[in-house]
Amino acid sequence: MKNISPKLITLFKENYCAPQIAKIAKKLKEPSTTIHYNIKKLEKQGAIKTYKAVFDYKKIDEGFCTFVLISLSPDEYGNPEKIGKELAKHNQIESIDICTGDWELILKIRAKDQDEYYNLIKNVISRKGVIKIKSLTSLKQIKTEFVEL
Amino acid sequence: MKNISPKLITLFKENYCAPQIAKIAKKLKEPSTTIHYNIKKLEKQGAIKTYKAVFDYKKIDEGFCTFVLISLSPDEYGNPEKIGKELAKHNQIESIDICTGDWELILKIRAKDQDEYYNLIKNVISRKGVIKIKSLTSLKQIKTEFVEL
DNA sequence: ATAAATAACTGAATAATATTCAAAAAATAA
DNA sequence: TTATTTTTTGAATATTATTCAGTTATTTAT
Repeated sequence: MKNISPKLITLFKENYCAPQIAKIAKKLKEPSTTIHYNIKKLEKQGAIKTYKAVFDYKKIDEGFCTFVLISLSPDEYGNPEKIGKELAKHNQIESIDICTGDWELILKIRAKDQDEYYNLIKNVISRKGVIKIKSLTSLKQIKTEFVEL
Repeated sequence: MKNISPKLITLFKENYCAPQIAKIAKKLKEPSTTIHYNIKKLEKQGAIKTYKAVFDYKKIDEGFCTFVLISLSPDEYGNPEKIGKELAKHNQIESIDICTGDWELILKIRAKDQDEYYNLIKNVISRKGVIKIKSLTSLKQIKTEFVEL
């Protein structure tokens, strides 16, 4: 057994998908070459970043989902991007936003379980510059990435 | 001019994409039929929900991104799913989670600008059962949907 | 208003890719 | 061990994406 599924999941998280031009052409009742032309235009403009898969995360061992609100210390306050970009490297972090309001950073994290989540908080999130953390664990996901579950 | 782009964006937000089997086969150095088989298995299991595009949202007139934290009144408290599912209908709402902690619901919203966002809050989010709302506007998105921007 | 230049659209031909099928190999259950 | 199910795979076929060249539409410049 080659156990290809985990590799596929890794690839599909951000890539290795493509538009279905023929299906779109049928749906919109336009020539497929016209659809092709318009899609390429969106890609060249950078409006489309990539094509990817959306998962039922419970079924791929990423069922523990949490929002993490972070306050930064005054010395890191002016440079949240640096911390954000370092955190972005971790593949358990779905999204990172620099925000207004009571917290400078909002993360959405997908871990296997509470243990994995705890390790991430301990080893990655809690670091120099992070002075306050508030966690909101998702009990049920109704919609993700514009997709209803 | 047929103005096909907005239609493409709508379709790509949740659908009309497909895996690139040949590319994956090359990358993983496996026969494409084996890749095909394994992908179909993930789809049948429901592990893969769909294939979609990820956008540079500023470039598709959805540059105003906000997290909305919602508290529910005691009478709606026991049934956040009902409200959540109604909200899910709106295509400006990227994600909806039912959470533990100080807020029962967390929404991620993508609107064109502050005006459109305000109308959404006024007409859709503020409703019977919602007693407290806290908004955190994203100033900069470092990572979305597992994709670094 | 007209001409020139650019952008958008499209059919036909080709290249690339996904899918089906049947057979073999591997893993699992009895 | 044997039987059953799952996974892998090559060859053939069906489907789809891409290229290209010509047309039409739109925008810009005169």
